[in-house]
Amino acid sequence: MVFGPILSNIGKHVSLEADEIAFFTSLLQYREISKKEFLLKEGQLCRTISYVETGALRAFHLSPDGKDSTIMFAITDWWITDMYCFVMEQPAMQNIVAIDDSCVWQLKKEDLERLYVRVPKFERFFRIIMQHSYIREQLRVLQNLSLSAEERYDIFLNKYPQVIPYLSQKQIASYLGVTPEFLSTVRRNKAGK
Amino acid sequence: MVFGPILSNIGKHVSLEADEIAFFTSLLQYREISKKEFLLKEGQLCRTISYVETGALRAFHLSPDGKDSTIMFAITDWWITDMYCFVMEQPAMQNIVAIDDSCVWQLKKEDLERLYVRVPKFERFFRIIMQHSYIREQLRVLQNLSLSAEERYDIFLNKYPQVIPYLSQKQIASYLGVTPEFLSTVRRNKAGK
DNA sequence: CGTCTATTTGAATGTACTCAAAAGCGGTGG
DNA sequence: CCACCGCTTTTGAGTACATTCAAATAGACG
Repeated sequence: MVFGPILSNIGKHVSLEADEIAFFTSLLQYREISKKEFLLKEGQLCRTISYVETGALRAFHLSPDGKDSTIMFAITDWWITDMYCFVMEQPAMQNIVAIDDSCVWQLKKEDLERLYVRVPKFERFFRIIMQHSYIREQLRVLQNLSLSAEERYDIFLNKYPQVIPYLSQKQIASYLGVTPEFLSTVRRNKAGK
Repeated sequence: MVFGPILSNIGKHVSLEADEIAFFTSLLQYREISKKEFLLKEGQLCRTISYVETGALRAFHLSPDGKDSTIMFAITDWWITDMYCFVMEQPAMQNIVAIDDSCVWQLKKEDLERLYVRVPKFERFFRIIMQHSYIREQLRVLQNLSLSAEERYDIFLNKYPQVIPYLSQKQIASYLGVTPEFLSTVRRNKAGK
């Protein structure tokens, strides 16, 4: 059943009736993205939210001086969008790129709004998803404020082991907020322990 | 009308009927907190979410080595809780303290769950609140990754001007993730510009 | 195989921290 | 009302963490 993974993701938090499933799935658009292809580029409008069925994506921001900062990674069974742009209907601050061949289900903003009205369980579902996202980001802020690069690196490895296989050290460095060169010396120092 | 401020806060995102208002307000508990008093201490369970009617609060974390990191400030018309602890029912990682005499309306977790069931509009309301909180934290992560302390300081001053009157530089430093001494030299350098 | 990018290494630099001391400021009690 | 106490802020010297730049090495991919 093609909708299996996304429905089971939603089933973690709400139970849908057959007609609700039918309506929901009728709104979904399937999309395949090959490695290095962009789902969103800075400056565009971000009209969709995506559920990652397989593969891996990276959301990042480029500073005017060219510095690359990774906002999040999303692998199988995660949701991803530029939430600011999606909600506020402003030009995107983020780029979203596939870091491996990926398959996603996309939901357009206007369809999501219709879905909220017709199936209020989705308000609950996304309330819970947003709550978890908020908690996750708040924890990351706290770690960025209070921990050293080495500690953040250790935590990242332990917290997201499924993501590591997709990532270069450069990308991990960009997530941690350090240069690739410095992450390299952090690893060298750790190895000597 | 005592419930005016909190109802108008909710009215920004959903419209309530008279009976819904009656049920909602019956769940609220009023609480006055004097300056320096704690609403939550690390290690406790965080059973409530609070709407700040007047005053100002600060949520912070203390590292084992004593380092103070400010997670958020909340002033009039903001909501605050240790969301991780509130949702996961784990011991709090945060302290929440009044930085001015404050009045809050508190909602217990079990009452909020009842409210979600009886008045699903509150799922929508908190979905929107959580969405905004997520966006805010994600932006803060990005700024911590990509900007210098001076840039973060400027942005903070511009973004939360209403909060500044309540804050010492030490508290601002703790929010920015720098030492008070360093914030002082940042300010000195800016003054010379 | 060759090219392109990632990773490592090292030297020089810069940003932010620690520690210590002085100055400023606010609140409290005599 | 003023003096004192405690806390915040400033300042400076020395240090540590992280960056920049450059070059060498290693890996990935067509």
